[in-house]
Amino acid sequence: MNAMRHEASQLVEHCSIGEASKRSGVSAKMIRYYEDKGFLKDVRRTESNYRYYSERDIRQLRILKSARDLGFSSVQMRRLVALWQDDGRSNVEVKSLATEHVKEIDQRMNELRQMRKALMSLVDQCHADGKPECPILEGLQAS
Amino acid sequence: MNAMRHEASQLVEHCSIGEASKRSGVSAKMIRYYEDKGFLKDVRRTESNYRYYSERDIRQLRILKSARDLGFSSVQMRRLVALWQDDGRSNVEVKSLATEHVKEIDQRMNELRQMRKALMSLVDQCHADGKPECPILEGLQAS
DNA sequence: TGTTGACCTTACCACTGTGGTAAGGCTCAT
DNA sequence: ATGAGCCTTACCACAGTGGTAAGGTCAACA
Repeated sequence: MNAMRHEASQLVEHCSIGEASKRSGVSAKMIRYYEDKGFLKDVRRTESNYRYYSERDIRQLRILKSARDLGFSSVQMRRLVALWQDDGRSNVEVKSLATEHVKEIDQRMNELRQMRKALMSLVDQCHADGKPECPILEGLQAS
Repeated sequence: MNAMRHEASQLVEHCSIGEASKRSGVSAKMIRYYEDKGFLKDVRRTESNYRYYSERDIRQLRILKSARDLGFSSVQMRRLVALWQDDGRSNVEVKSLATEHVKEIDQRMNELRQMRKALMSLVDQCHADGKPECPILEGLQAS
C-alpha cells in the first residue's frame, strides 16, 4: 500500500492503520483502543486526520501483541512498554517483570489444578448409571 | 432475620435477598444479576416488591456459586442448573458436563504451560547484567 | 473529470461479571 | 414518629473485543 505517499517526504516510511494492523497482528480496532487507553502515545495524523504509524510504532504494537498473547496484564504491559521506550533501562527490571508474570502463570495453574482436583473428586463419585441421583449435583449444593 | 413474617404463613421459610446472599455466598448484586440473566427464574416478590427466596432457591444459588468457583462457563452453568431442576435427569449427562469442563481446564492449563515455556525461554536468554540490551524485549518484538 | 470501491474517521451498542453510587421505599424497634 | 437497616431501580465503571452507521478521503480507472 502506498498510503501516505501524498504526505511530505519524511513520512515515506509511515503507514496507515490498516497496514499497521496487518504488520503487527493487532486489529485496527485494538490499535485505536490502545491509543485511547494510553498505551500508544502521540499518534500522528495526516492533514486529513488519518492516523499514521512509524516503524517504531509497529514494533511497539508487536510488543503489545506478544505481551498480550503471553498473558501479561494491562498494568504489566504498560510497564513493559515504558521499559522498552527507555533507552536507559536495565535489563534487570525487564527480567524481573517477566519473572513476576511467570509466577502469576504458576499461580493460575495452581488454581486450575485445585479446581480440577475438586471437580474430579465429584466426578469420581458419580456412577453415571443413568439414574437421577448424582453426587456431583449433591456436592455442588454443599455449602 | 424475621423478614417476610408479615407475609402469609406459607412464606415462613422464605428469606430476603440479604439472607439469601449470606446463606449462599453469592452477593445480593450477583443474585439480581443471575435473575436478570435468566439463571434464576420466577423469583417471587412480596406485596411491597421485595424479592424472596425459598430453600430450593438457596440451594440453586449455592450450585451457581460452586460452579462459578470451579470455573464453569455461564453456558455450562445454565445446563447444570437445568439438569439440577430436571427430576428426570440422567447422572450420565451431569457427569459428561463435568468431564467436559475438566477437559477445558486441562486445555487452559496447556495454554498456560505454553505461555510459560515461551516466556521462560526469553527469560533464560536475559543476562540481567544491568545493561539496556535485553533479549526479552527483542523477543517480544519478533513478528 | 467523475465515479467507484476501499479505506479512514468518530460515535455509538453489545457482551460478562463485578463493583460502586444515588434516590427513594419499606420495616422494625425504640 | 423517627432512625437504622434493609430493600428497590437505575445508573457508571472496568477490560477487551466485536459490531454498526454515517460520513470523509483517496486512488484508480474510465
